[in-house]
Amino acid sequence: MPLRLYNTLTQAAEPFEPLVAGQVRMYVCGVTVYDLCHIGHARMALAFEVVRRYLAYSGYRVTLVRNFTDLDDKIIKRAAEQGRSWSAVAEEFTAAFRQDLEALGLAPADVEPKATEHIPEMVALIRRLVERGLAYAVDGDVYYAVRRFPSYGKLSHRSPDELLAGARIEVDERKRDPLDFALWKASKPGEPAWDSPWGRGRPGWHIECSAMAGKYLGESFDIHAGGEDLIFPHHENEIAQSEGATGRPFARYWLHNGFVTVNGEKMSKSLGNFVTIRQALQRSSAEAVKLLLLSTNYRSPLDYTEAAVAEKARALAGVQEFMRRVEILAAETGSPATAAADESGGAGQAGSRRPASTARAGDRDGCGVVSGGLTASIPRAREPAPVGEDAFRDAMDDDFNTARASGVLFDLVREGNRLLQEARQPGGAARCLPRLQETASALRRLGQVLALDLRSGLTLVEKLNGVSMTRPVEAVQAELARLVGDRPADPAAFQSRLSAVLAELLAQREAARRDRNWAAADAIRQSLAAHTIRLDDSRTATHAVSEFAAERGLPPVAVTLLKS
RNA sequence: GGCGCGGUACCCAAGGGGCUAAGGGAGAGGUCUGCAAAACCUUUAUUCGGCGGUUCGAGUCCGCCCCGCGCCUCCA
Repeated sequence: MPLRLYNTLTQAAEPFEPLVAGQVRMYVCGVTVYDLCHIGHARMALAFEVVRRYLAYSGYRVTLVRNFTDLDDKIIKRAAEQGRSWSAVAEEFTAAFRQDLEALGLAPADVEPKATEHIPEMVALIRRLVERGLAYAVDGDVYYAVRRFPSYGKLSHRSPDELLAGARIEVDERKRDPLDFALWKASKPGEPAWDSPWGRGRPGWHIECSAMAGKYLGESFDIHAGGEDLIFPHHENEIAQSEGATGRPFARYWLHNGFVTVNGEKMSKSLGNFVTIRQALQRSSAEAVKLLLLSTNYRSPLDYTEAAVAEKARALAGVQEFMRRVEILAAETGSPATAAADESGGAGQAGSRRPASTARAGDRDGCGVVSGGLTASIPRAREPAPVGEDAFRDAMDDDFNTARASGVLFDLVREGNRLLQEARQPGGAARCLPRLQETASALRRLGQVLALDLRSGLTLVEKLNGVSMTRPVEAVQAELARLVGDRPADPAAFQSRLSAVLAELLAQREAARRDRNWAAADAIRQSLAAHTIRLDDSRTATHAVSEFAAERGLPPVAVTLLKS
C-alpha cells in the first residue's frame, strides 16, 4: 500500500508522489523566538520529524528546512520590556529551542534558516511582486494586492468575500483592500531596519517563508507543514506570494498539526496552563512525552495532562522491561550482545548529532537544492518486511497513523513476552533467543522511525558465578547508600562501583536463600528497593535492575547473578 | 455569522459500509513464585452522543438534534 497523506489543500488523503523520484523536499514553519517553547511546539516538531523519518525509512532522501522567525513584533516588544536588544532576545530563545529539541531527542533540520539572514532574498521577492502588479507601495510600506491573485483562499477554503464577512480587520485607509497584507513595513524609530527600494524598513511576517523555502527547496517542492493556526493567514499568504512571484505551484502537500490543550483548555499565559518543554521534561521522561504526543493522530487535538504522561511512562516501562529481559537472557546464555550492537544508535542520539546552520547547509545537488543529511542514520524498510513490520507500515502509510503504529509495537512486546516464558523451559533460552533478539531489534528500529528511543536503558549487565563475601552486609549497604546519594561526577566509575556492590549483596542474599534464611534474603531485597533497585528472581539467576528516576542523573545499572 | 473538527468501555484511543469493535492505562479473577516483582491467560462496549433515513448489511454514508472544541486577530 502506498503512502497516503491528508492534504489541507484538497481536504483529502492523497497518494504521496514526490516531484523528483526518490527525493522529498519539505519545509516546516518553525517558531518565533520570543519566549520558551511549549509542548505545542514540541508536538509540531515531533509530528514532522516523524514524517521526515518515515519518509527516510521508506527510502526517500529527505531534505527538511525549518525556519526561525527571529524578527517580529513580539520579539521587539519583549526586548523593550527587558531593556535588551531584539537580537539578544532572538538568540537566547533560538538557542533554547535547539536545547529543548535535543533534550527531546529530536534531530535538527537539515537547514534552519533565520529570517534576518535573508532580507535581500525577501526584498528581491517583493520587488518581483511589485513588478508583476501584485503588490503596491504606499508611504514606505508595501502591500500585497490580494484581489489580484485569483486563487486567494484556496488553502483555507474561503473566498476573499467570505473572509471579509466575519473578519475583525482594522481599517487602514492606505490599503486598497482590507484583506491586503504587508510585505514590507517602514520601521519606526528604534526598530530594526534595513535599506530597501521603498525606504528603510523591515519585512512583513509571511514573506520570510516564501523567500527561504524558495531559496533552499526551489520554486516548487513537496511538503509544507506547520501548526493548523498557520493555515490562515500565514500559509495562504505564502501561496499568494510564492505562486504570484513565480507563476508556478508552490508546495504540493500541505500538512497541519492539531493543537495541544492542557486540562482541556488551549494553552495560554492568562489561564496559567502554559506548559513549556522544559517543565514537561522535568516531570517526565522525553520518551513518555513523545509517546503521548504520538498516541493520537497528529491532526487531532490532544490533551496534555500529567496523568496522561504518567500513563505513557507506565506503558513504556513495559517495553523497556522486555528489552532488559532480552539483554539479560543473552548475558545469561553467554550469547554475544548482538542486541546492543545491531544499530548505530537510538533516536535519542539523533539530537546531539550536530547543530544545523545555514552556513553549513549540506550538499547541493544540480538544481541548487540542499539535500538531507540525517536521512542516512535512519533505518530503512527491509524487504520482505519482517514479521510485524508490515502492520507498522500499513499504519504509517495511512497518513502517519502513529497511534496504530505504536499499537503494533505493543503487540510485538506481548509476543516477545510470550517467547520469554517459553525461554524459561529447559533448553528454551537457546531456542528462543534469536527470535527474541529479532523482536527487540525490530522494536528499536521501528521506535527510531517514531523518534522513540526504545533501548533498554541498560548500559551494563554484569554476570557473576560466585562472589567472595569479605565484609558484613551492613557495610555493603552503607556503601550503596553513599553511592546513590549524589549525582556521580564520573558515571562510568559509578557504574562499575555500584555493580560491584550489587554483586556482593546479591551473593549474600543468594547464600541466605540457600540456607532458607528468608528474613535475611528479604531484608536485602528491601534495602535495595529503598534505593529503587529492583530484584528479580528467575529459575537460573537473580537480576538487580536500577530504576533511578530520570531527574536524579544516575546512570542505569543491571547485575545478573547466575546460580551455580 | 462563515469555515472546520470531534463525541467509541472506568480513562486515553484506533477503526470511516460486511471476518470475533486495535492498542495503552486502570480494575477483577487465575497461572508462575519461599516471598516479591514482572510477565502471561481470562475478564470489563451484543455496542460506538440522540432520533430518523439510505442499504441485503451502518461507529462507518445522509438528514436533523444535543454536547464539546478550533479557526476567521499574534499564535505550533
